[in-house]
Amino acid sequence: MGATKTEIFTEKQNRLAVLLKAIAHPARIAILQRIMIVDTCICGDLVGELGLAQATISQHLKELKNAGLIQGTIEGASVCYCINPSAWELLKNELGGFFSTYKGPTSCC
Amino acid sequence: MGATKTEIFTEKQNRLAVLLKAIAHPARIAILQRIMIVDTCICGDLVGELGLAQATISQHLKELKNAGLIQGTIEGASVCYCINPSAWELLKNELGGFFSTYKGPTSCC
DNA sequence: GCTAAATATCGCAATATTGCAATAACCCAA
DNA sequence: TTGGGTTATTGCAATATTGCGATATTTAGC
Repeated sequence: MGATKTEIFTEKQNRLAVLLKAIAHPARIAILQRIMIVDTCICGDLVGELGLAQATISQHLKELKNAGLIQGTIEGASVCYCINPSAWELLKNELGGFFSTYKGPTSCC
Repeated sequence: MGATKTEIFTEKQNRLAVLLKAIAHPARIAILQRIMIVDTCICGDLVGELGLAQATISQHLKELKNAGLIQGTIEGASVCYCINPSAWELLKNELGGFFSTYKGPTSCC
């Protein structure tokens, strides 16, 4: 006990939960926003822009990469991170389906 | 150390992270889906349908309620839970804005 | 080779989350 | 008011997450 019981839920539910958990942190939200806005790829400029240590930023980037949401290509001494278009589209669509399941308020509440 | 440094980020980033964290668990995804599909409100039927203990379900419902995503009204001996329309709309819109910041793949990656 | 700069990884401490049994609180009916 | 059903809370153990200093690793340039 203490770990999520993934075996109880569907593949789809678990996958969506993993992707959402990757986004559900203000630092990772900020990182993703930065990557999206600066349409040319950025590297470790994040360390200067957010107020977090280099090791912490690197770990957040790793988690985003593990979730498949971003990809990094080595660019000389630094690494260039950017959005993974297919994963981004996938999450966007899954979320769209999830939210559109709700058909407005019902009578009882 | 060990706690999220919320003071570094904007109000908006923190709020979005809190809402996403509330959804980023397969059990809570399943609960929300159930509440949305059964358009008449359900109560503790969840305990029978998901394979989790009653205490665990109650706690997940509490977290969703704390995040403001659902609301519960007492209906005799049981409690009727349903989506909070305004919070749902708010999260949907914030997420829409977040995802639409991405303008497609760039040249470098 | 060596050095400097950029990232990644390791190891640790602090905190948060998950899940459940046990128990409490609550409501309705008889 | 007593009993049975429903939900909430408490207390605990197991695990996960967050953040950072220290240390590797990698690369470019010399």
